[in-house]
Amino acid sequence: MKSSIKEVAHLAGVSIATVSYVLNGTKKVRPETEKRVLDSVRKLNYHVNPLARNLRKGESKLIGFVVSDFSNYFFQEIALGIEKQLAKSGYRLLLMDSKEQKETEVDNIKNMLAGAVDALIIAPTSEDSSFLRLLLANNPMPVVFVDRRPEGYETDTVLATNETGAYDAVKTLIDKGHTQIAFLGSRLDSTMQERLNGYRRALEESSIPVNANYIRFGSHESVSQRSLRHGIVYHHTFDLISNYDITAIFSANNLATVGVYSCIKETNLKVPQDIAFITFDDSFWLTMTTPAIAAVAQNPEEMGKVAANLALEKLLDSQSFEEYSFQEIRISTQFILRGSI
Amino acid sequence: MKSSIKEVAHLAGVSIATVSYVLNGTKKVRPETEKRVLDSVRKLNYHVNPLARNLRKGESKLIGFVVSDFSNYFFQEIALGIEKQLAKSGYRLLLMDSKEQKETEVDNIKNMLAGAVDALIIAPTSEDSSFLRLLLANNPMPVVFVDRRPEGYETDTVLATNETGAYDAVKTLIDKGHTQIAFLGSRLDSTMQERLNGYRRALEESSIPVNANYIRFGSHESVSQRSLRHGIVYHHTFDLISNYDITAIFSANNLATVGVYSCIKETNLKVPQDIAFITFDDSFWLTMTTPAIAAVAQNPEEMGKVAANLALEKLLDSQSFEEYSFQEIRISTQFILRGSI
DNA sequence: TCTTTTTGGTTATTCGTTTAAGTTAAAATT
DNA sequence: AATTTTAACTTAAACGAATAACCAAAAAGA
Repeated sequence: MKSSIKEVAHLAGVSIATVSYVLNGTKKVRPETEKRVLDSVRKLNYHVNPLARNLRKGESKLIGFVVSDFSNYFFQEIALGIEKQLAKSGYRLLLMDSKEQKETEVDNIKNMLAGAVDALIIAPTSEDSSFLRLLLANNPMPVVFVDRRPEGYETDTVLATNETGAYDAVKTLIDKGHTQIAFLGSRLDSTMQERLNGYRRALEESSIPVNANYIRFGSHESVSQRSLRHGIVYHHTFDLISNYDITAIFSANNLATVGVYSCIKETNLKVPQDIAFITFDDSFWLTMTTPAIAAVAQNPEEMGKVAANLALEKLLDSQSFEEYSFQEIRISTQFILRGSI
Repeated sequence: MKSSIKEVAHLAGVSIATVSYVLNGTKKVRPETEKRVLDSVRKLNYHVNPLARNLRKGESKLIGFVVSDFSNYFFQEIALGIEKQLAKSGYRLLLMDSKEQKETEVDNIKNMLAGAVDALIIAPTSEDSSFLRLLLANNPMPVVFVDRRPEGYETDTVLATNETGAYDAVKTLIDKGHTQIAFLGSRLDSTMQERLNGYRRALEESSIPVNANYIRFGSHESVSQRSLRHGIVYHHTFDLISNYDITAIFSANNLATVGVYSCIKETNLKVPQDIAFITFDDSFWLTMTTPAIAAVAQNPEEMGKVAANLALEKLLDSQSFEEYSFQEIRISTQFILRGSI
């Protein structure tokens, strides 16, 4: 069933080179000969073997995406964006999930580096990227980071405007008269730090003291959408609601939101009367709750697209230039007002 | 940077064959020689070129997944399951999204067939698989279908127990006293037909007449999680609520649920007092609504795992047997009682 | 001691392409 | 008519590994 170029050549009565030239249009061939070749191709149902082609050409037309937590819909949307963009350029997506585990991430990256991808997009499990620097050192492949910035490692990165987004959210709460605003995050990484900075700036600009008790994080270990429902964030929320005079909660990402909102629901607090609530990361389900939940929407699909573009761009550039400068691209967030504040 | 086996061999002072034998353990080598080779490997930071290896071995260690709609979280979970299972066996996932478009699906499948994957898992866009049969005819690659059965095409398929699941849901509604139960589906395909059969059986067993007006479907064209919120299903729901005496709605999949529930919310109907509501497909957000929404949970991750297993199994079998029998595996659904009924 | 077996390698072919470098006959130029 | 150019191919050498077939030296058996 799987026919090779050799058999096509034989059937058409030409050399394999001619078949290749016809198929790739890389050299002029007499129309008559071309027809014979094409007919043979059809008759044998021939398809090029990409392995052979890629081996020869030194490329695989494959882009790897090593994702920290593929069970999180935020990253699924990023993957969606990447796939969409790659498809347009004839590249394909090779996906590996690190399941928020560093060792798995290292394995995945090693696999990708050895594994014949032309470029690599990484949504890292943590900001500690010393091991990544080592791994990726003197590696000629374009590498793009998305969602989290690797510390001390110069490379292309696609991030949301975390600081501004958080600032917008908290500012809106303040404008509505809130001063006792809690910050709940799933865990403190570079991205979360930026959101915290936005939170701080909004408070400080309005001369509202920052209360360290109001700032809480979930575990630093592996977390998942599922386990968070009654996880550490849930308990922090419960503590804040029970023992502190907070009137509003800013949940700094979708993982935290699951914990925070589960708690708010179960304690039967009225939103926004008893407690105002706003979250980073939008999703369709935020309109299904009563009331609907206000959000700072990231655009993960766009982030994926941009990351893919960046990777492809570097791929083309790398032919001509050896050294290139690294970009940090920010995808802007969008404030979405809903009934929860 | 990218060193080949040749350079390793040269540095170690042996032939490339020896290097290969050491690396694969395919032949006995003197410990002393082995050490020299391994040292050279380390020194040159050598990694096998999978393209070359695969070309030679005639395999790619890649499994393709052509998914009908990757923006739907149901399929994202399937992908998750597939990836998990493949990772265990040293295979990797190549993902292509058909975006519910037949032409894209055909392109994707062609790409995969030509594209050096060892097996193919397909979540088809529609049940009309005549073109698939053609495409996959006399193709030696294992092909597994998931979520939808291709009509008139014999191959391995992984499906949920759709009939029973729907039956359970509707039976529960009947037991609660409902007789005017609507069936809302996103569109009528083989899977939806099975669910409709379950709905019918439950009604018939309780001698409740099946009212054709109560059975509605969304568009047959491409639909997405997003566009459905105010799409055709929404309008069907509105019509049913306004002009018919229904007391309960069974939403037959997650896409329909978005439309149905959006409508219920916006018309300010009390659930379950005014209208009881239950849906096929579970998701964490169903517990975030007020009240929480009862569901017939599929296990998409498990479906993905099983599909991956099936593909890998056939892959190994195909070495020894030329002809094998096709399996249809059903993953059982689970009824989850929540406040909406 | 002479033959046989085992050990530890090497050589050479193959996988299916692409492509640089040749080749030959026809067309164009002088 | 002799020479150069062009068109249309073909030949052969990669790409990087795996592996069957071969070989020399050492070990074992007789």
